[in-house]
Order: sequence, then C-alpha cells, then structure tokens
Amino acid sequence: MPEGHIIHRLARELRSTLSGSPVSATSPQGRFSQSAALIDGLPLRRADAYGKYLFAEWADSPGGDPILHIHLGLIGKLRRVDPDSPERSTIRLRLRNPDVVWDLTGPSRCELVTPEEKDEIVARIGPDPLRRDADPETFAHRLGRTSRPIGAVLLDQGVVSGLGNIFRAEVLFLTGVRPDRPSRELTAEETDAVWEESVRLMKIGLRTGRIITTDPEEIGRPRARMTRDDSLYVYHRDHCRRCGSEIRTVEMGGRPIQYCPTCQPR
DNA sequence: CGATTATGATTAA
DNA sequence: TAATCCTAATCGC
Repeated sequence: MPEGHIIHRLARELRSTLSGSPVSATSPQGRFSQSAALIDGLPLRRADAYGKYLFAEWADSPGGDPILHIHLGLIGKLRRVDPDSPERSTIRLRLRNPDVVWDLTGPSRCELVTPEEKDEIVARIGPDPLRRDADPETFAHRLGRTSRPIGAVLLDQGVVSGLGNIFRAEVLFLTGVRPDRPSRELTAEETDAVWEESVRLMKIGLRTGRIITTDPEEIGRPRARMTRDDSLYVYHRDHCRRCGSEIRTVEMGGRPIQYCPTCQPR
C-alpha cells in the first residue's frame, strides 16, 4: 500500500543491502520460478524508482542483462525479513544474499523486462516529484490539457508519477484547491503550487518513511512524535485538522477523496 | 469466521 | 464505469 516515497526508499534499501555479492532469487509461490531462475545468482547492478515503478537491474547475465520490474499495486509488499523466516506460499519472489532476505508478496506487477521495455515504461509516466530529473513544465503542460477534475488528474501516473490517494488529498488541501476544479482551469500559480507541494511533501515522506503533511509548528510537536491523528489534514478524517470543519468525501478518479470545504474554497 | 478494507492500475465494456 | 488481480489486517456477527 505504498505511494512513491516508499518505492524510492525500497530502491535505496535494495541497493544498500544487496550490492556486493551474488543474489539468489527464488519463487516459493511458484508463479515466478522461471523468471527467478534467470536472475538467480547474479549481482545487482542498480535499483531505481520512477514514481511507483521499481526497477532492479542485474549484471553478468549471459543472455543480456535482465531488469526486474516490480509494481506493488494496492496490496503488494516488499519487505526485509529474518533470514530464517519460513517460505510462505504467498511469497512471489525471495531475494537472498549472505546477509539479508527480501520477500515480495501480492505485487500487481513482477516481471523481467529488457532495457528497451524499461525505457518505454519510464517514458510513459509523468514526472516524479522525487527525481532530480523531473520536469515541472511537463507536469504543467499535462494539467492544462484536460478538463478532468484535478483530483482525478493527480492520480493519473501519466501526468505525475508517485502521488497516491493520500498525497493527492493533502496536496490539494495545502494549496487550497478543491478536487473538483477542472484541471485546465487552475491558474499558473496554483499549478506551480501543486507541484511544489508535491515535491515538499514527498521529500518529507522519503526522509521519514511516513506521510506527514502537517506543520510541526501548527501541531505543536516534532514530526518524529506525531501520532496518526497529527500527521494529516484531511485524508480519512472526519474533521479538518486545521479548522475543525466537517470533512467532505467525494468519488474522484475511481477512489474517494476528502477535502475541507472551508480551507479549500472554490 | 466471513466480509470488508487498504497509500493501485490494467483491461474490458 | 465495472470487473479484475493479488494479500493480510481488521471489523462485524
């Protein structure tokens, strides 16, 4: 159940824990056995995140270097587990080196791709606020091209990649934009603000490993000591964390989004 | 113990 | 829009 910041953290952790020695790859569940065999015993060359898409590239393969593409979807998990933990039947992929074990369960995508296929995937998705090479102008351009509500557009990974249901609600709260505003009718200032808030919030997520969008000054305690009730303004709340107004929920982009009718005027 | 829910996205209709 | 995929924690009875 991750948004982009979690995928970036996973890429970083895969790099730091799996580099340096050959990695064994197995599929206790069986569904990925054939592909796992193709990367079994290879060294990790690199691991990167683009939005919610994770790529692990392997070296020294006789048949061209394969790239493992993972997308966790809504329920997928990639977690570091105790090296002695049992091989449960839901583990699609287990990666192991002399020190650590990683288990992948419930992914919506787990496949080997070629470098060309990876490039196609990356080319298809919009800029990722967590990447240095992200281009805000591409984001602005794609926002201006559609009349769909901004709330739906922020979930469209072809427009901006890495935002999920929590970040989109909180970004719109912090920029004072109602989710039902037609995307192309946002002012240039609002569009800039939506991008900048996405960058700022996701960086905090990357640093802390949690989605924390509230201002520590406003809340009166540091982020490290915030409870669930402190950390968000509108997502899954009954009342606005800032003004106390009753939060409204509407369906947008196929999923519920919350907003504050007071802090987010039309 | 079955139903529901969850930070997602693709495919079909 | 709806159906579908996949897992696991939590909820309601």
